[in-house]
Amino acid sequence: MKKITILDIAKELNITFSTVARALNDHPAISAATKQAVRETADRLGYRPNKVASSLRSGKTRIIGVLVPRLDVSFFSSVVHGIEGVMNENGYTILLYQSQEAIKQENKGIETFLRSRVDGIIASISLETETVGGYAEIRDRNIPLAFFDRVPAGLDVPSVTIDDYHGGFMATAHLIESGYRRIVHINQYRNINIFNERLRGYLDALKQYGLPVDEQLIIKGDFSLEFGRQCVRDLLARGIAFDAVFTLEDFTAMGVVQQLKAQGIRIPEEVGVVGFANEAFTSLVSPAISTVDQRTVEMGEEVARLFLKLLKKGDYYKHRPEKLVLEPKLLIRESSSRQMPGTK
Amino acid sequence: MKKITILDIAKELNITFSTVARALNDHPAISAATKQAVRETADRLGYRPNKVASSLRSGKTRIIGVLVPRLDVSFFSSVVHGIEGVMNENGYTILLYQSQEAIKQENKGIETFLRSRVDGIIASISLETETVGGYAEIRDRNIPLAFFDRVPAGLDVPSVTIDDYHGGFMATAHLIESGYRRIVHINQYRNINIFNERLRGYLDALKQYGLPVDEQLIIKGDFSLEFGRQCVRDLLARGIAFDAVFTLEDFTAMGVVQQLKAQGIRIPEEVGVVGFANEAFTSLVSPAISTVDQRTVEMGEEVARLFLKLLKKGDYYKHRPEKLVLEPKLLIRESSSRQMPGTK
DNA sequence: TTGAAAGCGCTAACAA
DNA sequence: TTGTTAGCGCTTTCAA
Repeated sequence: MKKITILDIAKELNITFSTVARALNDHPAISAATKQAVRETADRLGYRPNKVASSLRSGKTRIIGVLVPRLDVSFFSSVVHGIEGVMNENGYTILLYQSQEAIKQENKGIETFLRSRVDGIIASISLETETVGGYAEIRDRNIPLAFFDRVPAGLDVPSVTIDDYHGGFMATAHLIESGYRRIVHINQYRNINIFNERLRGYLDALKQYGLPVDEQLIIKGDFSLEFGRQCVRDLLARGIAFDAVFTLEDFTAMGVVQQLKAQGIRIPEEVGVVGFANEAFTSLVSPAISTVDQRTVEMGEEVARLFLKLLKKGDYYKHRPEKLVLEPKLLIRESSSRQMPGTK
Repeated sequence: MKKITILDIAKELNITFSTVARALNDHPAISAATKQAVRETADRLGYRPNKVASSLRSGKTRIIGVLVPRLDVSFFSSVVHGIEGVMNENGYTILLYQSQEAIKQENKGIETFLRSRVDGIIASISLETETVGGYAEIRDRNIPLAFFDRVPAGLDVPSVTIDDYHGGFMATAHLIESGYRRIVHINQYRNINIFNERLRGYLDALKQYGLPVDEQLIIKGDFSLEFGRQCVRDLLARGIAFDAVFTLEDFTAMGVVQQLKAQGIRIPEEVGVVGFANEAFTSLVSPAISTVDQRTVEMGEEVARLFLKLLKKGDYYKHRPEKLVLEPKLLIRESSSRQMPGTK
């Protein structure tokens, strides 16, 4: 099948290719008759506009680079689902890149996007990324850039996040109000902003309710189901008293639940558990695990919308960047639902 | 920041832009000294090759279109994770499109890929797609095309699938060997090949073990947790005896488990349950649900590898298409683990 | 080893 | 309302 260009259509109709181009782009100065003829011929010949050529000429690709740590984590795939949905409706296509949580790979992604002349970039940084790194160059080239969830420190750009501080606060306050007093918090050893915020919410809730901060109850590691189990084993082995656990994400909470059950400790009567992320399994296991919903699909849709607004302005970096903070939702389930001691 | 092209580099060095182009592409006829000088100047000026221009000229974009139903389904996001990983290692980038399970949107995706001049397309068809539809045109244009999991009938193209028939067979045979005799199978009302295959496996297992096929035990609907619950309610209400349920996917199995528990029916003692897909929650709930693993990431990696082989050949449609069938893995968990009646 | 020149398929300014 | 023309930034053939 020969490749059909506007020139082929022009020849068929004995007009010039620029008339064809205008007809196809619905230019107002072209007669209805010509447009009609051009469209029919284009269809008949099986013409497909060449986006590569038009991008080269116009300087616009209508492609957005989306850079995420990894797509097999449901949080990220949900957000990308949201981004693609909204971008698609607005005529943009997504070029996808996974950093695999590695800064080197992340920079390769940025490089690829730059070479591909994407019209903009939406990203969530890798766990390894502590400095601004390759992102500074995107801004220097005046290419629209927005982040979701994991935002680099020291780069004043638009972003959509959830209020991790408030999420941590709500989870902790809920446990306190349910009568739990010695609340373990399992967090992460890296210096990641969103995780620090959850910790800060935890600390502030303790403070606000007049509970002491016990450093023994704050554990930092790497999150995983197994780490959750290990934390419980350690706490029990070391004889540290606790009556609740708030974890920075759900798999760790699941591990906590499993280990508590294995040791015959009743949830939520003896120990309450709250996770973070609202992974699908949290509502299906028993006891169902209380958690904090991060509104993933909305986050994707919002960052896409914010981005479309950005694209309309010319000088993306002249205005003060819009930073949208979504309110997380505390989902109270069985794992933390006990009657207040002394109440009915 | 001015846009730097090979012409700017050429001017700096008083050579022609074609020499610069060759140096950057590591052309053998260029002296080491020139290459060195060109690379340094390119770095100093902040040069980024323009992939749009080189694609237009060379006719190759090194972009692969990936078309999936929806990315918020973990099966698809895992496969895409696998595809992106392998393609990335081989210098390809992924252009992503979601059909949202709708044929109209699917055709829009194909159209977009064609216009974007992708070097190839990897797809999994929407539930609505019953004919070959827009995919025929891709083949007509001699653009490499491969499918995974959901393959259109009547199009002889490369694909990677799992052996759904065998998955259905193994699941059913396992239930029979565990002593279950009246095995319900919940399937789907649409005419989708992979689902039909699971049903066929179920039927053949019954046959092979000399069990009768009871039409009352074969239910067709739309899959969801709620549908699983409803099926159990209906069966019990109608007084249809059964002692096991094999569902076409895991959420339905979860619904079955929930409803059985709600009605006080013990799993696996009274009723055994096996799902399909190995969703994350199946290993975490209690009882843990037996299921069939579809090897999602591998599927993505394999379809990418198969695709890379395709890209190396010139005439993709001259050879007999390679169809890789992965062996599913039956994961036996608590929901179907009962002692054989009469054994110890 | 390097240079000259054509052209990929389109957009858009300028002319008619 | 349509035609003419230049050029986006590269790759690649032919020539020197």
